[in-house]
Amino acid sequence: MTEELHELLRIRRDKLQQLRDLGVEPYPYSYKRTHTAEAALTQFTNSETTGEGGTVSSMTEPVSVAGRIMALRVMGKAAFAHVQDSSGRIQIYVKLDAVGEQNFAIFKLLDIGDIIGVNGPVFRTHTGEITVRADRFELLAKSLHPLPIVKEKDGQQFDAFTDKEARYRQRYLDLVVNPQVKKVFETRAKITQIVRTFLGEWNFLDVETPILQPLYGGAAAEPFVTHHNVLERDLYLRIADELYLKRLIIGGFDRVYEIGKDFRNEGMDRTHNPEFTQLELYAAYEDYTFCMELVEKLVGKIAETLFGTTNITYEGKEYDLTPPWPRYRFFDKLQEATSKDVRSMNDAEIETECHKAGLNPEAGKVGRGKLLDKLFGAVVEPHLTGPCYVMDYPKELSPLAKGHRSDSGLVERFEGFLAGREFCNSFSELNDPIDQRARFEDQGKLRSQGDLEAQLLDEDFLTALEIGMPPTAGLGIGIDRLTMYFTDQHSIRDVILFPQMR
RNA sequence: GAGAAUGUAGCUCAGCUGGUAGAGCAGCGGCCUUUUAAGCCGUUGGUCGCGGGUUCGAUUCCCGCCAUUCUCACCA
Repeated sequence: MTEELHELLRIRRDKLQQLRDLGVEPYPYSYKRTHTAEAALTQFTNSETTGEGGTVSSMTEPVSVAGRIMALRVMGKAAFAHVQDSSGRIQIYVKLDAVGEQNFAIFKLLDIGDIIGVNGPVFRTHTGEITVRADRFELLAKSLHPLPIVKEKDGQQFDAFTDKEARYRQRYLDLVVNPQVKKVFETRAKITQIVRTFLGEWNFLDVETPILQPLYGGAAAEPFVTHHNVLERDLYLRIADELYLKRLIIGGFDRVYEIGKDFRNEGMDRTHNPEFTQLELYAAYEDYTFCMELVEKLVGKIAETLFGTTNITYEGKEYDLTPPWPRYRFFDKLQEATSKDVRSMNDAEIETECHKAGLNPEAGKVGRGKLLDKLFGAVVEPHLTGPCYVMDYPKELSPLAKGHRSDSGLVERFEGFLAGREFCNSFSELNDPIDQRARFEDQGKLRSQGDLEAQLLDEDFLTALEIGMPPTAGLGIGIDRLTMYFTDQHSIRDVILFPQMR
């Protein structure tokens, strides 16, 4: 410590020393808890009986609770505090004649933010709050930083910790101080749990594929590049799992899924973080209609498990997730929105439509597929509010999707939309190796025209396809976006514990 | 990438038309053995994002930079 410490920090370090001088070890090894805050509260409530002489508790056994001091009210010879653990908060009451003079002096050296264990019987105070009366308490970790204090009365918050930058950068403080934030991440964990259970029941195998890849593929995006020193070559952080999961289908696993991070070297905004979590799954002997059924059932299941209903509220609007969801065709929707037969237009005409929609696609730089996609994004997507599917996309957009069985210009692909935003993507997977090679070659042409997101030719993947892949349905779901819906969060940063910051 | 807004104490914020800063909470000291936004009395704490400029004098006006937030664009 060469620098002078800030006053508030200095005071805490002084207290730390004083505690040590009093023989208190501020960082002991463990603490035996008997109850969480929540368990102590409910057990006490359940033990209360109303009889002669008013309400009586039959809970006489002392409890041990532990957590962080979040509020502290010290009086001359007694003190109240609120202790917070992962289940919630419980009040504790420390009084001089119960703990003794020495211990009370020690208690006075404690601060908001310190972690303590408290042992004693539970009772109700005059004001009615269920409280642990401390026979003993133990410092479990001294906190050396002041905590942003959030006080609350009648649901109104005071001195909230609201600075978004500070909350994201110091998520640990955010979590300590803002209980709603913790809830979001608990819900997120429940969602992935439900997904795994659901997919397990559907006989999907949970697998892991490489994040460090010698060649990236499976999506249209720019990658992050890194370098392996010993191999002396560049590696890429995956932008998708697709090509590896398909190799597993070829290998003979009939149904596989992976929930993992993808990385895309692109812009960030409220729906994009450079690293994000995707669920990808592949099912042999199925086509994209299988995935449509799967998605609506899975999403409905999540809603039911979380809320007991398939109606959810997102950003003030209600959505009914009950399956089945309406299915719209890509070009039907475009025609509806523009009142024109977009499909029979040439590239220049589509570009004109884009300009009308306020878009400026770079002429010649992007192919027909991208033009259509941009136009769709501008004129159709915002209106796709309720849960629905858009299906049968133009071939140019989807180099890994199988051609449509009854319309050669299209592929069997769908995207799922909710609240005007895409959250999943699926197709009947292309398993004709010769067609796949041709598609990669088309991508190569786009790439040489300057489309950095066009996909690379993966020779080994083509070899795998040549070995033979059964007809297969594939699906990707953005777990972050899904979580946004179910936690009613407006920004992806609010569903990622440590979002990317500049 | 563009636009708008913001950056003052640990947290949340005031600071009008320029005179080197305030509040509440937290902290510190005192009183207080059922408080709960505890209370009462006292009190500490700030290179006012950074760098220039104008001015006798800048937190305040001007320019630049940095960062953040929001919106738009980009992004399957």
